[in-house]
Amino acid sequence: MALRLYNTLSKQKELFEPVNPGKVGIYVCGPTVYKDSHIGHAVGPVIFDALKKFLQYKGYDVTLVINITDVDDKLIIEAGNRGISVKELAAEVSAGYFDAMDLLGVDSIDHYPRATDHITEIINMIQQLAENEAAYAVDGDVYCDISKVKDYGKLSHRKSEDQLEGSRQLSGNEKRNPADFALWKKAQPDEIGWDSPWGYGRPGWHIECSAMSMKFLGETFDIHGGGLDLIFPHHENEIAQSETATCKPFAKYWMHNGLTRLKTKAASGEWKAEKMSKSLGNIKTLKSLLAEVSPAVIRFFLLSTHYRRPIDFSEESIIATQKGMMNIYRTLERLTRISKDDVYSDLFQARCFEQAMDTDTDTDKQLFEYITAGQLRFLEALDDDFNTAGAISVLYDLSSTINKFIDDHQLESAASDNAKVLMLESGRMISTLGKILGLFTGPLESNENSDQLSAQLMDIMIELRANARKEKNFALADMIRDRLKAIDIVIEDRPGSTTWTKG
RNA sequence: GGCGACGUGGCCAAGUGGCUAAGGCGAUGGUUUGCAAAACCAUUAUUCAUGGGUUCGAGUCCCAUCGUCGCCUCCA
Repeated sequence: MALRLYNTLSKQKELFEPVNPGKVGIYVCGPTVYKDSHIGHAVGPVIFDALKKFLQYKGYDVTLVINITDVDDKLIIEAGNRGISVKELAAEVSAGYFDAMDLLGVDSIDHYPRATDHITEIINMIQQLAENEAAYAVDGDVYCDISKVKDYGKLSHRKSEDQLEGSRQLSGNEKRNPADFALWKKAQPDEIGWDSPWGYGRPGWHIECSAMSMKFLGETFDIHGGGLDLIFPHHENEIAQSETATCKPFAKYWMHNGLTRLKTKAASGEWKAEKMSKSLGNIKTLKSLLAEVSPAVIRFFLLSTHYRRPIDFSEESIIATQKGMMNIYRTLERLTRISKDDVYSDLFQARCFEQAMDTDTDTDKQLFEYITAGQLRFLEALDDDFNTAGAISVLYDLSSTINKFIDDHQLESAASDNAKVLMLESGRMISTLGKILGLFTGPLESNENSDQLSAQLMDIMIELRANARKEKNFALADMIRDRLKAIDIVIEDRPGSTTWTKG
């Protein structure tokens, strides 16, 4: 099985072959930390964290880097407005970002480099560009001369001369070419800045990504990712300055995720979806969302759409996703309940799974075949341009197949036998596959029964209700159930037992 | 004005040349249940924005039209 990825450079799916066999370097553009992050900022990290896990599953040694841009005009303005330093602002906003990443299960990032920690590398790179005669200084500012850049526009597939009409007039008229971009910006003495060969100033927008990606991943590396909106000018300029500085190819594969849109209902009743962006102000911050919805649901939601498509965010779709995801969790918990074993632990070796087939009845064989075919379908979907949506649909299939198996064999009430082992191993296939994407890694916290006192009280309630049912006092039994439901506790009667969940 | 993406059932969403168009949410009926819940079963797109074309064959390729969104300016 071979992974194919869509490469923005070639506009088609390409066979993935790392620059150095067995090793993969991934760089993803992270946030500019001047305001709280919104849901869109979670898309890249979640996708590339999942991609890294998948590549690791395939045996690659993966290094994943996400940068933090902590100095730029917007930070300076925002910090000024709030009367704090740029450093303080960046520290505050990035702390919130890291918290969110943590909650979302984005745990595979090897480095979160900050631009301000790499001023030396940035200055060195600008000097390299100057030596190659692709950079020029004008009164303390330094620009990249795109006329010296080979193949400028190869990523965004556009010619700069076509762009002028209808676009906003660019300010810096001291530039030789309107499309030249700043590598270094002159700063006022009271602003944040660093000394450089061109005077006191700060880095331009694109240069930090070039400098930092090369530092951690080498001059040529495998995958560069980010949102679609970064293709031009950010990534185009990264390529321009990087390749002109090193005279070597920069990133081999460019992966761009679709943008998150906020779906809202207008007064007229029409649905409307708009890109979520800090400048438009139609933001749902990660912080507020994570307070309302389980982070596991958000991760599942983001991976339920193919990464290149836009995600229309609405409360309805989150709720629908949550319900679907809970169905799978419910199956996994059902297996735990029946088997009294850990369904989230790793799948036994394939041989073990096959041993469960010893009885070799038809339905057992069918389940076994369906589960192993599902594994293949799951992995094939991911191999096809990392189609997480297709892969996740397999988990639903496996879940309902296992439920059907349990019903057919009446495993809920039957004594332990071979079928239960097969059932448990099948469930482990769901969590094993899920884990490749960072999903279904363990029981949902909300399903952990709260404190000990509540658990003991609930035991009493359930016992009282069981007695009432035994005496056919259904009015009392139903009253207990209804009253509990009113405080969000759901009672479910099963063969031989009654369970409760706080919902 | 230039460049690009997208338009699949009530909603979300896979599928990009070939059996009867995945899957989820929702809905309806059924099995089960004391009644529920959960689970399972059945039904829910003769059709993939529209109109042409290529092909033995198209949701899938080409052209046009309409619509939505994005980039060209800070943006994940």
